[in-house]
Amino acid sequence: MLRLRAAIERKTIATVYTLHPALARQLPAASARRLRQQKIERVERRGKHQLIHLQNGSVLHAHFRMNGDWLFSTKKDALHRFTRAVIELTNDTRVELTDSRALSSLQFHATSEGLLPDLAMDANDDGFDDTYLRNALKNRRIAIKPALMDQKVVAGIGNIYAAEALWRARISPKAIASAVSKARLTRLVTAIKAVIGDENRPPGRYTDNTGRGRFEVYDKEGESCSRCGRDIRRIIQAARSTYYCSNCQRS
DNA sequence: CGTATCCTGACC
DNA sequence: GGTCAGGATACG
Repeated sequence: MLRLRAAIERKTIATVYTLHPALARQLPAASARRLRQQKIERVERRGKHQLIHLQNGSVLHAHFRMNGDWLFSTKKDALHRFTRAVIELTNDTRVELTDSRALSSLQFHATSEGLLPDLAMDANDDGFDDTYLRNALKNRRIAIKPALMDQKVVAGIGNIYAAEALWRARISPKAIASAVSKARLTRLVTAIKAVIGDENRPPGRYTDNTGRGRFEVYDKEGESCSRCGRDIRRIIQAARSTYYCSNCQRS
């Protein structure tokens, strides 16, 4: 995101094109053409959404879903195997949207009106604190983990970060959201900010240099909790895997 | 609330 | 050759 901003803000788009039918459906050639010669005024992040604002008021809206990422290259480089869409600037910069599963979205909007769904405050926002979270959860009689993933409660937290933050805060993913104590929510907010702040990590998104996952609980079913040594469990919540330590994460 | 859909690499 | 994972959306 910051890299994207540095690479493209105040630059001019030469061309945008897609390389996969799923992306072509989102951004038809006729829409992509409307981006040509547009100057990029600013890149905005809202939760997991990225909005590339053009000089004429139109917007290129990107969302990575699970596997998407930007890859920065130059026009002479070969395209990456999983490149699904390409943004080329009038300088030598090329930005590739890579996504092995092609579930990312990239859409053109003629104006910035009503292109985003209802989103709560960003987890990154300074205003995101225990008071905010307590209020956002007060009527949510569902488990805390799916509640945290609800972008109308707080924006920017997905399956992995929700599990990791709950582990750090020692809160059971099954705890009823509205019933979690203020003290625990204070811990949770700190944990969320820490987990999200870890984001400046190189190599892969889900693996470190050794190819191992670098999470405490995510995708670690059967492994030992680094805090207490007990086995990490996997359950399904809202049709998503939840990983947690049933010993040190309590309701 | 629950479940299906999209898409494909990775793994069995 | 089959199954699974995942965010957002849509629907029962």
